[in-house]
Amino acid sequence: MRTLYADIIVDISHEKLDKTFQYRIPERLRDRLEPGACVMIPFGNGNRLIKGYVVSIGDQCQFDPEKIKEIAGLPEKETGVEDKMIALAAWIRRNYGCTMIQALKTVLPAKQTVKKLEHRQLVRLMSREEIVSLLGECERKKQVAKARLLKTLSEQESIPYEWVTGKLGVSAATVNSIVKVGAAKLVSSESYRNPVKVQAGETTYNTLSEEQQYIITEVLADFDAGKQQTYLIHGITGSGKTEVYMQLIGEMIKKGRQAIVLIPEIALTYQTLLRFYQRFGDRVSVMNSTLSPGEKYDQCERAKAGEIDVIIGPRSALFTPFPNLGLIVMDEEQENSYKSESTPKYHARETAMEVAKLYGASVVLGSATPSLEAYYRAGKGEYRLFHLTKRLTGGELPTVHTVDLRQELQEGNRSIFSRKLQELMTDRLSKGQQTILFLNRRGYAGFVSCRACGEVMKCPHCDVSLSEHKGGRLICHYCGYMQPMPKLCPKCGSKYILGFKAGTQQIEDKLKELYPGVRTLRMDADTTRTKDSYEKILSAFANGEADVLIGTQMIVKGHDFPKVTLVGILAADLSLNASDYRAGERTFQLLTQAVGRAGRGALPGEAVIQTYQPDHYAITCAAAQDYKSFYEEEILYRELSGYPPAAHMLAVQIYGKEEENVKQLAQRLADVVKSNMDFLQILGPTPANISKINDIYRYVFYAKHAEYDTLVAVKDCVEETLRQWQPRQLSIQFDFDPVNVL
DNA sequence: AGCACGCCGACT
DNA sequence: GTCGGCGTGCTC
Repeated sequence: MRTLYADIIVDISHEKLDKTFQYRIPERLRDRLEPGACVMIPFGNGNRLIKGYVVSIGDQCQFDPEKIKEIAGLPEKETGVEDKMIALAAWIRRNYGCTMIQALKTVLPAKQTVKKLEHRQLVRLMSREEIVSLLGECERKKQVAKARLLKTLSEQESIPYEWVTGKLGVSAATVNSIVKVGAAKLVSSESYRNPVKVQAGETTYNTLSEEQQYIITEVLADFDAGKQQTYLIHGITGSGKTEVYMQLIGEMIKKGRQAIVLIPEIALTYQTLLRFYQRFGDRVSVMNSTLSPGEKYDQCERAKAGEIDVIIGPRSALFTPFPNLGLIVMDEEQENSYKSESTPKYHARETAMEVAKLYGASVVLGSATPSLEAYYRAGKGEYRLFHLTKRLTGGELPTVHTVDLRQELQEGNRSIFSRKLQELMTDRLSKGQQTILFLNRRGYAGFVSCRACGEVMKCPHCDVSLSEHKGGRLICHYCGYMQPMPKLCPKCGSKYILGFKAGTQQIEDKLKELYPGVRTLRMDADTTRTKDSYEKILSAFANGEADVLIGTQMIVKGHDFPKVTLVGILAADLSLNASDYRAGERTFQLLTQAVGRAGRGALPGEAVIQTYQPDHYAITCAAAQDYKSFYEEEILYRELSGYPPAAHMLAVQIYGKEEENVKQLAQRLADVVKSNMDFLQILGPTPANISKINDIYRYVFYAKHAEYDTLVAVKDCVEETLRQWQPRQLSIQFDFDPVNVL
């Protein structure tokens, strides 16, 4: 039998040790170790025993065999939070396909970025006089480093550790000698920074509706009976989901458990935060992408130390190391940002369920327009479904008018605003009420094409169209490539080369032509470049500083504008034409949300949906605000064509610099999978949707099957094949139930 | 992070 | 020569 070796990551938080070390696996542990296992290993010159995690196992010895040591054994007892996170990393590795290191890094965040914060301090123990006398002694002995340190210590009570090693240039050895003498001690800093400062205001306990109360009672009853499961709350906008979350969280805290609240990246608004702060005070903390790594680390430490009970954040907040987690809330469950876009491409919904399983916690999903996945699972009894059907704020749902743009054109209206929309806008402007214009377009903003031959300007490094920016420059949004706007078409030489303009800028211009003096605000990727411009625009609009807000996707999320009584959706089917099986679902969700923006206050609202396909079910159902009918149509299509959630899909992406190599490897891998599992449906391989980024070619093939675990087996098969072939200069990524597919 | 090794000034 | 502090670099 051949000797096995394990790659182990050492459990010490330091940059220098952020790599793996290889150890021999002793006979007696042979069958008991797998990636993710925690082991004790002899480390360093003194062979002191430290904790490490197995990252991978193999029979190749990649190090001087003389020097390789043997794993000492397993740790005494499983220790707390850390082990749960390691188990989670192992689960992520298995189910989403990545290396153990990648999994560990997603799960144990900010481990190597400790250096920035005042983590440890050197605190003086003796009086100033004693220090000074010690200092004199050192000077006599010419102990310069020690003297430098003592001098500083005589001047101030404590020194941050980075000062000691950085500015003062004193090594750890010297610090230790001072500690040994008893002149000072090392103390871990206890002051954490709290990213948001709000005083807990008056606690307003809203009275709950019957529907709300029912959910809370049921979830808690299940929890107390030891039944921790997943719940889906389907609640229309304004039906009080947040209040349900808060009540549940409050009850969990009373039981000594903690809660994680997941929100889509973009929806982390000050308004939402404020509600939580007012309710739970400084027991709440926020995790978000604008926090520095140091601040993120602080949040984890605070959670571990039991100083907070609730954390609010995007999908990565799932990995907050609470000692006794009881509840995970996932608001706007259908949002795409819950799926990670980098390896491991995990989905927060499934991962939340796994986290909950590890802790014995409950999961509550909430949405006004649940994802097909969630509703499907609820239908199969995997989730328990609740409904919130009554709007608490403001009364009626808005009246919706659907306008057929083909007919509009036939009858001679060439404007981007239909006559109905113009009529209603004129009315709102005269009444001083506000309007939102929603442009439903994704991605392909402002591409430039030749009117004569149809050539589209593309990035020479990536397979995407360049977009036109101010000052006549063309920019690639993937790699940052930039070129001036060509004067002549590079293909046919025609001078009729123009940007295809359907951006918010154009709409604003047209609107100002139609209504001179109208006050407008624009919100899209261009106007929200800077950190808080998003908040600024929204609050300016909420304060009535403009009559019309024009924007893309981002304006339909979660903000309440009581004075908005009209929503215009300019081209509802733009997103319907995306060549993606989720196009219908996405369109329905966006339209439903957009329509829901109208009439949130006391005044009734109206919405106009302009479309070329007024009969498409995504549009008719959104107009009727009828989720159930939409779901039934859509799930039928998914079942017929074998798309998620009716079946599962795995995208295997192959990357490399040489197109031919990439293509061949993709083909060979697909063939291996096909011959090993002939019952599988394999699509491709084909060049990926965007077939080239930064001169790296990408090919992809898809495997489809009803059972998720079968696809995990496909992944394992591909990984195993790669281990045998060892292809150079090529890399592979897995994407389970991908969000963007052709 | 912690430990040894080797350099360099000071002192018997 | 030897002793001891102090920085440097390595840890499978």
